[in-house]
Amino acid sequence: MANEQEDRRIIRSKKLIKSAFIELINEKGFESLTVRDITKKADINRGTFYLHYEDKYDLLEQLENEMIDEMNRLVKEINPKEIADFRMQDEPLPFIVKILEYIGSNSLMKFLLGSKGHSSFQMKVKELMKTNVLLKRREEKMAIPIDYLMAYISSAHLGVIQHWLDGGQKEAPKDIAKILLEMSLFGPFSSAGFKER
Amino acid sequence: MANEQEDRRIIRSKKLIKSAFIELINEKGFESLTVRDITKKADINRGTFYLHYEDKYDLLEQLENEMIDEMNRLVKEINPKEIADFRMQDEPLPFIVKILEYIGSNSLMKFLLGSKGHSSFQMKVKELMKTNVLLKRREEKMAIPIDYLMAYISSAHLGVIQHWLDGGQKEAPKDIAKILLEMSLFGPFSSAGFKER
DNA sequence: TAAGATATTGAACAATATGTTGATTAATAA
DNA sequence: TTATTAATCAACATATTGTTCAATATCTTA
Repeated sequence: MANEQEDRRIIRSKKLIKSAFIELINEKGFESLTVRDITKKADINRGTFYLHYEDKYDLLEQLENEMIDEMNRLVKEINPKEIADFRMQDEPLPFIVKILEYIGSNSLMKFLLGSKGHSSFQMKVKELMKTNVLLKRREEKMAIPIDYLMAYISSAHLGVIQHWLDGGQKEAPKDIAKILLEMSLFGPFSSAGFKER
Repeated sequence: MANEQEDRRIIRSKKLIKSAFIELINEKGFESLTVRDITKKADINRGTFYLHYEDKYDLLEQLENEMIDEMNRLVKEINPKEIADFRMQDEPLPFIVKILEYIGSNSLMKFLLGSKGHSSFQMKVKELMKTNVLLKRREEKMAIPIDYLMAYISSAHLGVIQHWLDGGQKEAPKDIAKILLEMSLFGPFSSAGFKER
């Protein structure tokens, strides 16, 4: 009976490929990296690579999607109590903390979010942040289009994360989350004068 | 006597190469683009390309630097009166308007800032924005590190620009500048509680 | 545990891009 | 006009890519 479960050899090969890829991307970057490099480092036949991936772009995309999935999973399993604590004041946004911890512990994420990283992946991360930012209310002046507001916030947050990474993660995720929260409270997202479009 | 002025043939070749490159990058993207493609489109010998550029990465970088220089030039020639008008209220930040107009009229810029664009170029643009954002004062709560503040602002602005481009430049540069200004006024950058580091 | 299924290997292949060279031709500058 | 130098053309070695084949190794499951 055909099983969804993959053959152990496949799992092994993919794991070796991914590990080699992650090691190499931090050494050579993505562009100059070849399939030969990867399979040589992984110590497998080059043909095996093409058995599982179309090319290096396909491999990168699969890894990116796995990381996005993992981040979504992390966010979903946040304890409701944590969110309550946050709303009760002074606790950093638990969503941001989880994301920061994950990013900081994942070298591929760090590379892709960096200045030599991957634009389209950065977009995916921004998208993820957009759907998870908590908006607060306020009554205010001009009606800012909600989509521009979200673009503003998510980019700002990603920018702070990049700056944090560039500086070598000197601060704890919690401290960064506090900074983001602080800026949010005085920022436009604390507004309620939104304009739906 | 050796003149700094370049031979007209060199100027012509470089111009043909750049034009071909800009046309092609919007069709095929940067990665799949080859030197052959470029010289074929430019209708010059492939060897001529290597006479002026190391490879396609070198070409891209030179174009990027030229655009950054041009933006700096645009910003520098802003009339002092315009800035005064801005401070007098209700005029959008002239700096932002100039930048947006330039971006909107330059297809290479639009590509590089887009989701399939070039991370490191986006960093350069952020850097440019950092050095030109006008900070306003306020007295407030927590001391936010100035570098994080700048990272926050410049990324937010770039994110708004990207969103504007993604939407097909429906709004005029002036309107986007107004949105940015509005968000700034209620944002963290209207603060003065900075912490130098 | 044995048998059948299937993933991996190694070698070879054509096709393509790269970066360089040398001789020739054409355009430019003074 | 003439000396300089850029552009061209052809050719080259080198490297990567993506594919195929038969042989081998490993896994699944009955």
